Amino acid sequence: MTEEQEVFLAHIQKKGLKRTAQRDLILNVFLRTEAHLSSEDLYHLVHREDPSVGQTTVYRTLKLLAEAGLAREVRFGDGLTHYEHHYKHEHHDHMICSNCGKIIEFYSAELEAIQDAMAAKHKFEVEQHLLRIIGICADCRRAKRHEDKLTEKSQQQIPSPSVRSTR
Amino acid sequence: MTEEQEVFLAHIQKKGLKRTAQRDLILNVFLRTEAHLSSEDLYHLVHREDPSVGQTTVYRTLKLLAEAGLAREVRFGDGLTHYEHHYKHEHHDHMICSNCGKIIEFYSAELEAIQDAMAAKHKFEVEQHLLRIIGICADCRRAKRHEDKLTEKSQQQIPSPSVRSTR
DNA sequence: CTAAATGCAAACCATTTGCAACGGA
DNA sequence: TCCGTTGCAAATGGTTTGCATTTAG
Repeated sequence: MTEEQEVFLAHIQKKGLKRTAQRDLILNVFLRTEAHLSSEDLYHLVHREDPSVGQTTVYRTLKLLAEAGLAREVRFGDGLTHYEHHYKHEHHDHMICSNCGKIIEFYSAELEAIQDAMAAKHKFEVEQHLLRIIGICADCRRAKRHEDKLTEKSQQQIPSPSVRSTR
Repeated sequence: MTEEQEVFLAHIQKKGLKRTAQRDLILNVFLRTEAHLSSEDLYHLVHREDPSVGQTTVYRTLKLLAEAGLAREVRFGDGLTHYEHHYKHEHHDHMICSNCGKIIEFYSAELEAIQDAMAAKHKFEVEQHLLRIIGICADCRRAKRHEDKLTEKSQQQIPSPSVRSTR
């Protein structure tokens, strides 16, 4: 039994809820991934291991994991809700590649300090903050430079797996 | 004719589009407000002045305004698309009061500099960034302090006009 | 035995799209 | 006239909810 599973159980018991096979499976699949999965992505992964688990249960369990402090809901602005590991993970921000959808986590203490200072200046009590830098990652920049050398005209748009233009 | 109207006309003509009464009205209503209106909010304002204008037209025109550089789409994570004035407005970030929905704009050059430095460190080419600080604004903190003094138990949740818990 | 959990289908809801009628240039 | 525009209604798509059935404690 991992530490996360214990946290989940404790939360479940404290709230008078029940432990079920579906919840165990969903938690395990979630723990197994390090990506910023959307609810739907996770549903597909879970569904692959047990097709009898419904979409609804995955959505509901993800909310439960967030409540238990194991997962954190992240909205990247693509219309989907993503979840990332939260238990014993320090706060961090994200850079999102608009070309390939890759997500880079980073942290800067100065950044945090300045944010807090700005909030204090406005007598604003911070509950949470979210910083998102959108652009082109190193790999895609390299690829693009290379591509530019080969052809000057043909410009292909690689569809990103997770970040969509609209919803 | 304001500067913004000229920019809009220029954009329309450059793209071979047409000037219509609806588009003029929507632009004017938009310019008249300084808030971070959601598409729906703006639709209601427009609809009040001319009930014959359809929802679709408002949505489409807002996108047009964004294209023309007059408006900027902002996603606050409440599931709605908001638009703010963009023409000759410098970049800024937002603090959002989770209690009353108020939005405070702020700017910090150091914040920008550190973000750029972090991006450079990861060889990441910045296209845009978004910083959102969520918490309790000065007014609501004051109100809450006052309320706490009066009653220790009754805690009312003032529904915020724009920021919703779920979508 | 009882309340919680599940999963299906239907509901939601902001936004988008198809399409026939309309209207600038 | 020609092509963009409009507005209705229907579609979209992620997420939520109602409800009858199942299941953990």
